[in-house]
Amino acid sequence: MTPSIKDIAKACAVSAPTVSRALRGMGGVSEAKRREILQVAEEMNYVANASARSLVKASSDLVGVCVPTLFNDVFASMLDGLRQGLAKPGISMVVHSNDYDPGEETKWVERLLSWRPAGIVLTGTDHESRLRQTVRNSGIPTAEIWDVSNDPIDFCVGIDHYKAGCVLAKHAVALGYRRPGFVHSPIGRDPRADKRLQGALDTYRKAGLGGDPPVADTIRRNNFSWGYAGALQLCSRSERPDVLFFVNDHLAFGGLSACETLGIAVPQDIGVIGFNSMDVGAVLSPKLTTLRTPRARMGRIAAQRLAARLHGVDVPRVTELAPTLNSGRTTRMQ
Amino acid sequence: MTPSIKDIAKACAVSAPTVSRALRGMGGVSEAKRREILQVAEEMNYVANASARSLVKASSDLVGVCVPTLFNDVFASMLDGLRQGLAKPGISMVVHSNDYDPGEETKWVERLLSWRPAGIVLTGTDHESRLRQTVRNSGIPTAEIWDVSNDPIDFCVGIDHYKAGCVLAKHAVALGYRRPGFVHSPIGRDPRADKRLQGALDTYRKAGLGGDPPVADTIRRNNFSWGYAGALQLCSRSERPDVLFFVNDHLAFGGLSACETLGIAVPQDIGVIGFNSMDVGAVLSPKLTTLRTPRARMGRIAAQRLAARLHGVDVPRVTELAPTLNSGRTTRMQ
DNA sequence: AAAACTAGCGCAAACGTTTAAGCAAACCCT
DNA sequence: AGGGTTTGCTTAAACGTTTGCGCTAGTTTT
Repeated sequence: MTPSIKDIAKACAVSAPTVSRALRGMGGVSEAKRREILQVAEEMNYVANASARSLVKASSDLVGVCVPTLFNDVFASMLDGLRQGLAKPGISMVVHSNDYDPGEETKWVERLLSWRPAGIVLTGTDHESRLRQTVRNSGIPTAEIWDVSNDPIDFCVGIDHYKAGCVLAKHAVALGYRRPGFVHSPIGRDPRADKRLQGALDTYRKAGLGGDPPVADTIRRNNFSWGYAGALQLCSRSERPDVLFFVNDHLAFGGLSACETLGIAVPQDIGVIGFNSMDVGAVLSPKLTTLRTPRARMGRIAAQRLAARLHGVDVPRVTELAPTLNSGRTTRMQ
Repeated sequence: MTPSIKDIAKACAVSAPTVSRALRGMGGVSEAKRREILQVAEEMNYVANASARSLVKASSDLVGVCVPTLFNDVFASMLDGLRQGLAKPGISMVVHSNDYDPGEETKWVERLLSWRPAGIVLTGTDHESRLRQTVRNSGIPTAEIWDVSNDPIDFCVGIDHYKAGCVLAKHAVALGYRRPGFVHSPIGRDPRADKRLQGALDTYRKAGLGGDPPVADTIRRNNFSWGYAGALQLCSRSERPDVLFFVNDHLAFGGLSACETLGIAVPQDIGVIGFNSMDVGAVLSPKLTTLRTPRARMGRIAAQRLAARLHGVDVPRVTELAPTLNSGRTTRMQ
């Protein structure tokens, strides 16, 4: 049987609360007793029961984290940043991936709440309204990362995806690209991607260019194959785009392959633009034009803010980080 | 105040145990009462307290999972497979990445045990002996995935990495490659990678070839840049290898870039071999020679076995899955 | 009509921990 | 020597569930 605090108490001829205080390093225990208790606990392989502690504290040292997918370095970076920030306070992460399904997110959070977590981390700022209500009512510190909004549930740390789309499109316009095409995830699936698309479309529209740009919104996974297929689809149109925007870098590299196969010269005949600068861009030629996002920082900042909130300290509701434009060899020079 | 079972009991003029039984769908409650109780619970936004339940059950519906890193599709696949398998039983995952540090793994598991998890999932079969003891004594169902051993803590699901190294090396030998070079992670860091290396080295030695092959074991991350650097290092030696083995596909693609930069022809002047067939290989040319591993299946099988163990059903202690050789364009034809 | 059973519920105890309150002995200050 | 404070501990209660047992009223069986 796994020993409890009472077993130690019996062995040391003290009461249970004394053992509890000794183990937690609180005052009210003599040095002699404390050493004895710690040693006996060690010998008995005592492991504290977190459920019992959580029950009386009405809160656990768990933090729930929900990401859309694990097949993406963006979210891996965030989780890693969170881990670093939460390790010191001794907090464990309960993680879930919802495959971009808001309903699944809601269901999971409702299950999560039964653990009375110390904090919650959600991806993005778009959730079912029921979720927003539930989480807000719970009063649990909640971080929304990767996106920003002016009305976060609690606080958010991310980039402005609409602006990001604008930045990339403005760059393309400045380089003389007139007929954009978009290789995109299914509209409605990834709200952040949709905002970036909207930013790019608006930018082209305001410039009086592009007409009604083609959007290949059938991309179901962020990999090379789908990027390849999406590029093929757009390039086979009667009026071929002169610049392709990909929803992320993996797809963009797939697109580059497609252009090579089709014999379309990059960047002369067509420009290729990615998003979310990944390591692959550092070596694979040609160097990709893309937007670098500070995703590891987001995780760390979120963790740090969360830790502050746990201690009752207020944190800024909105933290917007700035991405940086990497102008590469897949778009024309000025 | 978050409502408890007693609040519902009061509102429905019944006792707490009756509410408990009603909510869990057990017998001993009339249909009328049950409906009333469920409705009141809904209205009160009742969320069951998992800690309280775990306390009396002496076990939680949490499963702890430890992987070396999240920056690797291999482990992302496994986590996804696990999630699929554990969703039905309503089990949540507490995940941790230990950055290939066994000591960190041990410490984390010891913290995890305080939650009395329903199961534990560890990566590989190499752990600190203290960890093996602790976990075994706990009696908690434990899966070791990604590697196999004939003495698992509880049960394991994976591939034989030594054999995998042999398979790749035999292939290279058969194709006439005589001077292997290895771009490898630091020896001792990734036990699975080390086993593969050993398999390849032994194969070459048994064939009476290769002498004392060079090993660039300075790779700290599985990305393109490091593969590039490792290939450069090996190719600058006085006696250049005629085939490079990379510890995984990301590195191999970096290596391909390096060869291109150096003007070394692949596969004529040098062969390039990866591991762990990733999607990138499907489109990026040239098609990489690599070993495809069934990592998503591992996660699903592990989850399924774990679920069986939770119901007290015995499962095979060792489940060895078979990888498949993908002979591509980065090695010579027969 | 008595006996046996069943459905539907309540009561009490237990799970392992923390916290508040209390209390005796030892210590300090005048 | 008297009061007050501190140290080191104990006892009792609480956190929200689940579980075993017991009880009553109604239903079925003989």
